[in-house]
Amino acid sequence: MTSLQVSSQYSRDAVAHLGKLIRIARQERHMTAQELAERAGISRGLVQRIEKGDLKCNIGAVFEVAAIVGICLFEMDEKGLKQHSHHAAEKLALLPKSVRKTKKVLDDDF
Amino acid sequence: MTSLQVSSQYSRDAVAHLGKLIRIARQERHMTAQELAERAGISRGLVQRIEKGDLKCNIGAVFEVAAIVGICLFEMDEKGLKQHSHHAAEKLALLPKSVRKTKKVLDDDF
DNA sequence: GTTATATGTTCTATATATGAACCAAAACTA
DNA sequence: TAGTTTTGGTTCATATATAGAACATATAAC
Repeated sequence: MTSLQVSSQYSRDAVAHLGKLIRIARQERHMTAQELAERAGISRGLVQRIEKGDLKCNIGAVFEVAAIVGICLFEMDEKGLKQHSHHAAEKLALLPKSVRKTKKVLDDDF
Repeated sequence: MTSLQVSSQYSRDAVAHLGKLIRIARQERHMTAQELAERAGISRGLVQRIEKGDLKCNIGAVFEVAAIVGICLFEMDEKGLKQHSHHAAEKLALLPKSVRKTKKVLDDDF
């Protein structure tokens, strides 16, 4: 086990960036970390780790905190999110249920 | 303990939506869940939970998987992410270091 | 049709994320 | 200045997320 947990620079930057946005939004709303934690139903320590950009936080807590301070993920409101999600489901329905390799091991080497 | 883990409808929808996007992007790239898992350095089971919209997945894994299949969080490239993050840092520097309640316990009751 | 592969779904062991209770330093207020 | 509050950084106990395997089902290729 002992997962290596290698992560790309991009995803690390993205998580760190989201953390900074959350902290800024929280400060702008004059909310303490404790208040935000209580509203999200999590501990203050977790809020701190989220704002610091800790990769090992559960995404539910991160998104919840972000939503509370007014950060719209996907830049969509709730209704638009549902609609777009429905569209995604339709798109998914058109795709093959499972991915299959062409099985032709080497046919692009000519 | 036993965290209630109450989450808003919005954040649940957002996570579920992101999961669908990941699955669609993966299928479109003809990538199996196993391949995606190996590239992200996680297990296939975790990939499935991410695609299903499980709130209890660590955000590092989710963002890493999303990045691999080409989903740009915040709709920014890596460079723009760094820049915007830097801008966020500047904005943060201007804000007060700590949030303080007005301390007037009840002055809005007249 | 058959075969091979991907996905879905359980289960268990274990690494670890989380909450709680600290303390210390920073920062805001009077 | 002192006094209050927020924040940051520990440590520790424990709930739990994760990996891994094993199996069944579904699906695509042949």
